[in-house]
Amino acid sequence: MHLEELIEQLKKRRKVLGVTQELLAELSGVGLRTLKALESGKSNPTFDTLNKLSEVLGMELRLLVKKP
Amino acid sequence: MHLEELIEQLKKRRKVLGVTQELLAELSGVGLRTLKALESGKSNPTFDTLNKLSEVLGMELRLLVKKP
DNA sequence: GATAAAAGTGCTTTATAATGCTTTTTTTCG
DNA sequence: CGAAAAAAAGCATTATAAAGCACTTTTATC
Repeated sequence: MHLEELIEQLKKRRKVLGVTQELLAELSGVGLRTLKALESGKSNPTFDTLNKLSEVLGMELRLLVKKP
Repeated sequence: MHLEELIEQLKKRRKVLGVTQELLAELSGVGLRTLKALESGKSNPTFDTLNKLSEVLGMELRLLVKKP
């Protein structure tokens, strides 16, 4: 999964839920600045940051073995 | 998914494949030091690092909407 | 139990993720 | 179109991920 893909998924999900960056930042405990940087493709987020955001958005990261 | 869980999956997969940390580091382009820190639970890895390792291990990160 | 290979640790440097605050640009909506 | 809200960007600081190298501990194998 490319980072751009992941970003798109997060943004899309946030919008589906009708949540602003500001609210998501608050609810997740991720700094607003960090969220903005992430969503605008200006960072290489840490697992922790992605996890916090996923949680609030009702999503989860999974590591899967690729099927051939 | 907790970080510990992800770490376990990566380690397990690496061992199933019979690959050493050193080789995995080389093949993935991740520094050996970084891989060691990750596997011993001493870091909060970036998406990029996880992606590089997953790729070599025939795995992939996925972001899924949680089913209720 | 010795030996060798692999994994983990200490130390250091460099790059950058995360953070907050303020200002600018874009989007949304009446 | 104009106003308000949301998102993006500039600027600066702090914390830490990533990296390499050398050394120690653990594990596997004989």
